[in-house]
Amino acid sequence: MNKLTLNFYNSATLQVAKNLLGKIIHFYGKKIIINETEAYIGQDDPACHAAKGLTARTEVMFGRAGVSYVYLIYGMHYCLNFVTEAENFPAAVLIRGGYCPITNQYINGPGRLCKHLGITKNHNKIDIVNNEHFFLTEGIIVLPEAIHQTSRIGISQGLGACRESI
DNA sequence: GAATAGATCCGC
DNA sequence: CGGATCTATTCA
Repeated sequence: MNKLTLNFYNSATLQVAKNLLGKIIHFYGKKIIINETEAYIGQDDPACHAAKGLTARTEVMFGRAGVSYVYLIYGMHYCLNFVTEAENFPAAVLIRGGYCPITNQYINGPGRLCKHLGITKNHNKIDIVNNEHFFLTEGIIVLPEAIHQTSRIGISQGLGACRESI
C-alpha cells in the first residue's frame, strides 16, 4: 500500500475532499475508511477558521498541504483536518466520518472519529506525507455517482455545497 | 482581564 | 433541547 503523496493534497480543496472518500487513514496501526468529508476553503469562506486571517491557531492552514490540523471544539471534542492547496492559501478538509474495518463499526462525526483513533492536539501539524505512523493510502474505488454533495453541517455561515459523502 | 461564540456529542 | 467544558478571539 502506497502512501498518498503531496500531489494528492496540493490540489483544489473541493476535489481533494471528493478524492478522500474511500481512502484509508492509518493511525498507529488503526485504520479508518473515509466516507464523509467537508471542504473549508480560503479566507473568503466565512466558516473557515482561517477566514479571520493568520493566527497561531490557523497558521497550519497557511502552510504546505499534506499536514494535519487538529483542534479542540466546544471544549470536548477534537476534529481532524488535512491541509490542502498551496502555501499561503489557507484551506483544509475536515474528516467527518468513516468506517473502521477492525472493529466493524461506522463512525459518524468528527469528534467520535478522533476519539476512536485516539487523536488529540498532540497530533496537530503532523506531516502525513512523510510520517510512518500517521498517513493515508488508497482504499476502495468510489464511483462518482455514489458521491453525494450537500451543504456543510454545524456551522452558521458559509453554507456552501462543500460536504462530500458516500 | 472578562465575555462570547464555536467545523460537537450525549442524555433527558 | 440543554449541558458539558476549553480555546481563540474580541472587547473594555
